[in-house]
Amino acid sequence: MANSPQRTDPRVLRTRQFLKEALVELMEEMSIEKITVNRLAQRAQINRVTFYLHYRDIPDMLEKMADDMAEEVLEVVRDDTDPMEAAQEEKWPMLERLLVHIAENAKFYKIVLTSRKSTIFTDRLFKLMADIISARVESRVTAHDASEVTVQRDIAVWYGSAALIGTIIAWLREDMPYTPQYLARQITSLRAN
Amino acid sequence: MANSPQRTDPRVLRTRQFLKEALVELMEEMSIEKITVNRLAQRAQINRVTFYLHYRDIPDMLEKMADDMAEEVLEVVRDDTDPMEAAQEEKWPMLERLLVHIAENAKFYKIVLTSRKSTIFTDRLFKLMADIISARVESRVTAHDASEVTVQRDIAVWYGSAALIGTIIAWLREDMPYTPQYLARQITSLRAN
DNA sequence: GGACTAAATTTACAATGTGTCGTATAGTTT
DNA sequence: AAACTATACGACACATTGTAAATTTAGTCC
Repeated sequence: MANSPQRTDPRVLRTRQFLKEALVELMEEMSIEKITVNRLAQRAQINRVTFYLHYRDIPDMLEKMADDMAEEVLEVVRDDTDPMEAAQEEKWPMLERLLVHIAENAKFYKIVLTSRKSTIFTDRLFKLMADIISARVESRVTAHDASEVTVQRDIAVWYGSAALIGTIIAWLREDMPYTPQYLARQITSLRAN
Repeated sequence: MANSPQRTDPRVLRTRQFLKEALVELMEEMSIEKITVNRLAQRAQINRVTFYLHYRDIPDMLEKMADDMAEEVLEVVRDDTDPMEAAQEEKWPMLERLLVHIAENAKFYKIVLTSRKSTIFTDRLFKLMADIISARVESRVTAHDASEVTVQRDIAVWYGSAALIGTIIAWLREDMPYTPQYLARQITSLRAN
């Protein structure tokens, strides 16, 4: 959970742990705008004032939790093999490690990644696109004339990372109907272009 | 802007229009959790109590605005040509129409789609993935052995729609460095698998 | 174990926000 | 012009926020 080396006092760790657990609990029960410092402190069994000793406000706390998450993911994902070699295997083991890690902590990831805040607009668009793409995939006749347009690097990166994260989120929303291994293989073959 | 047929009173329309404009303005200036009914009414030049005559609270208002947006997008995107034929053209004109529409209303879409709420976690993951994919794309040696794994339909839909929306959001965040037409071509060639 | 230090609690307070009353005023419809 | 209805206004009880003491509790260090 990534503590600065100076932060050794068990009271601090305990309090923050309580707060984090309480926040995740509340995020499961209600949308984030309904979560108040009052409720949070009450659920965490700590005094309301104590909260302010650790975080400026709830958005600040969310940010720090996201930092911790990113640190952990980076640890899991950190590749020992260098990218040149990795690219040549079709397996992409990193992806599988990532999905396994998320599956192991599915409760946490599902809550924080699918929490309804103001992803409203994005969500709506996502649903629209899903319908449309679904219809398109349906009627695909493999019209491959391979015009081979050169693809802008940054566009490919936008496309690939959005696809990856969106797929993971959708997978979590559906309570992981596939194994991480299977999903990793599927994604790999989708992004084979 | 989607008014129920019964809603003809110009006062109602005016008030709602003021509220919507004020909300978008405030979303541009501050993160959503800082927007209060007080501030909103003040900015919209209406009485605070009047707000409650139209919406239950701010999340409710956001939801209704998202409904309106979805309706508009659907209008723009609605395809006259049937999907069977459309799939055979490599153009996918719908995508270009969508991007043009978004570009025309870029101010609105940029604000509502990139507003920092609690997309914190998703955003962090997005950045991580972008780095990783970037590195991978960098060192790609076109290791195509075309193992041709069958792809689950729903996974492909998740993947495709997330990629599309994420790309659009990233494009907006960067203030649209490419024309809608160019981006549409790029995306089409990316999702050519 | 005892002294020192840091964290947490407790109580209090002003400021702001929420949601809901009547009632008055203005604009709309027929 | 009369009937209708949305909006404005003032007021209310209540919750939340952020901060500031003073005090208690718990952990650290020797």
